[in-house]
Amino acid sequence: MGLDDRKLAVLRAIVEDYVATQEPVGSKALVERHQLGVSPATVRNDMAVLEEEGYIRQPHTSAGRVPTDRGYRLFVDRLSRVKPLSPAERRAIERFLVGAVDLDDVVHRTVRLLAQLTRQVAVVQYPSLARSKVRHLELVPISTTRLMLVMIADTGRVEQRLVEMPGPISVEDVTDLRQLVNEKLVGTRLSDTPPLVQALVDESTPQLRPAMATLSSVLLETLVERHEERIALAGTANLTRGGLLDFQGSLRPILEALEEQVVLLKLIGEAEPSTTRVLIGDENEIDNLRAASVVSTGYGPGSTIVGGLGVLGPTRMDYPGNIAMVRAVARYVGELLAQN
Amino acid sequence: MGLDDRKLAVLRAIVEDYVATQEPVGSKALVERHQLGVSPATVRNDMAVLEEEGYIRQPHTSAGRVPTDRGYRLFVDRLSRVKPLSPAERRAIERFLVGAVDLDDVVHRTVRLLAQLTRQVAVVQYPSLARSKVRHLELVPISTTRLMLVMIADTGRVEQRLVEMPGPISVEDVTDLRQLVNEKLVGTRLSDTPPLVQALVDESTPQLRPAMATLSSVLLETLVERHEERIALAGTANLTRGGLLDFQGSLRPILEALEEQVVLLKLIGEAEPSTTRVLIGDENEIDNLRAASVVSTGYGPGSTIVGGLGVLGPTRMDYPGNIAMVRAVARYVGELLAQN
DNA sequence: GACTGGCACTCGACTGTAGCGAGTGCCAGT
DNA sequence: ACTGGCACTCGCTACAGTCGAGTGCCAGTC
Repeated sequence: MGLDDRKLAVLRAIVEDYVATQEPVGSKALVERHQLGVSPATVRNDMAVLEEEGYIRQPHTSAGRVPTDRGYRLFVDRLSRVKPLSPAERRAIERFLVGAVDLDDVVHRTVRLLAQLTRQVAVVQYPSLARSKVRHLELVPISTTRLMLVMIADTGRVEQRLVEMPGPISVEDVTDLRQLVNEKLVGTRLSDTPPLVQALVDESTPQLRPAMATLSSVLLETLVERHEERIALAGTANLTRGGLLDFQGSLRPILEALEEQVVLLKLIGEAEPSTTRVLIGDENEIDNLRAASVVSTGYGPGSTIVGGLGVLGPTRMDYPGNIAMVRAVARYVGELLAQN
Repeated sequence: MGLDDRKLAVLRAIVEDYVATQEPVGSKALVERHQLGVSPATVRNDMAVLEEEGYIRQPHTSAGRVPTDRGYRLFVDRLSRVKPLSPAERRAIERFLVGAVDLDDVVHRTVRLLAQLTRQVAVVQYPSLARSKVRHLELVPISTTRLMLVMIADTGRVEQRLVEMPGPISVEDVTDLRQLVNEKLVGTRLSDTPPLVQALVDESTPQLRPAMATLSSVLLETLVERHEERIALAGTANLTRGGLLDFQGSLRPILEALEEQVVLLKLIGEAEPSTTRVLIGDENEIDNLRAASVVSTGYGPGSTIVGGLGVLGPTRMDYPGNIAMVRAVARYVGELLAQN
């Protein structure tokens, strides 16, 4: 179990070289490219230990070594410093995000920016409704029995939903409904609304009750329970970099996983405050993504978190770089949101 | 230039076999699997002619024949009947689209349905704003100097946009603005609004004019000119079927093209009434998609067209089947929209 | 004149062999 | 504890040989 400093240095060198060249790295090449101060033979001994401990492995008997998921994990946890951004990257981020007019705009720009900076697949979750507060609810009559319910959240998100009324409803009743729901719900966190919505129904006048009942059920069902979470994706073309070496030749499972909102949410939606989460290969719970790594973090105005964002790529990725990018972008987006 | 009936039959057989097996088809196999009533030698002669005319080609000297883009074109134009849907497919379509609560919902279900039925990449354009009429405009105060403009179109589309006002604006003024824009714009086709919007500014009272000016510029800029078009995509994982044989081994250009809204719009947005458009390989104007074919059509309530939808796949695709699916789905979606 | 059977030919795919070389593990020596 | 040396492994490449699907052409037949 003893991994002395040099063995760690060897592991670090292996990871760095392999990430850079995409080829198994041998003992000789290692001593040439890094100043380890020892001979190849010594490195070989160290490698044998590292392999025994499960940090690296040999694709074939007569090949160099390649880091295992466990090796990457150790590298990320103990052997790497977060790489500071270059001024050019910093500028790119600012330039990209300035001039966004809209939440949609912010999210789209962010996801493309991330994809471009990291050259990986980027994923950005829209501010979670559960973590937003209601800013305004609007009811717009579409026909005598149909309303369009529009909810505006303090995070800038706007959700709409068609509501089919049990019977014809007058313009005055709509006005009353609008006023009622706004009075009770504006300013509340969406995750806290269910009891309030229930109360709304109970407190309505008999005349309004049926309408309020359907309205509230729609509110609960769609805005709180269901597809409340939205996600933007970019950079899938980056999966094809590195030929077919990454992902053992088949993009299929990855592309499939990326089409499932639920999966993506699991990946980046469970953000904890001020942590950058790194999932490496097997650590991933989604079978289709066992060959991929994910770097994600939460973002939001100030120190609160309203959503997650991150990148996905081959386990053989530049972790320090990507971690730095993800964090930096998250921070900028947070500032942008705080300005609202 | 003379292509008699048998030569056409041979071409048809080649296309069908190649699409089914993904392998160059030879003369012997052809006569075995289709009742052509002639010997392989005769078929060979016909093939030589077809090759001379550019409808088929040989990957290598000692291989069978493969259709060229031109060959597929002839096949689609003259040699294939649109394949009627199976009852199972018909049922699948109905089942899938029933229960959609929302325009968003309809579009998402549709695009997934198409991807699943055709096993290709599916693309659905949201109802084009330019072809929609304004049903309602809503202005919601966000702060003293900010409004949220929400536009609801008769196609069910809802667009929102933050409007930064030149100065503080009172609730009464907002009410006035709302009433004014609704009076003038509701019921008009969005492509016709620019002059009306201009008129709105001219006719405003001095008090409202500055507010109306910014409001109208936002209206024009974002709703009419800019990102007005939205698109949904599904089934990218289907690109990986057929190994790496399709798309000569690199999905890169395809995936890149699919990330460009503009490109997708070009592909399926230019729908003409009641036509199904088939673009085969080279006919495509987008370089990245020279190896792909696109089947698309317009959809909309009744006989009007509000948007396009279609599928994209390798030139070696089941054209009759895909054409049938695309048409059928478009028709169902049209009916669904008409019910609104 | 259109079709057919036969035949020589081409050329990609596959197989087996051999040599190379990067890389290893081990061991004796410092 | 480290190093140099050495035998060994094994994937990769090149090359030769064989096989067979498929072709083009031609002389013969209906």
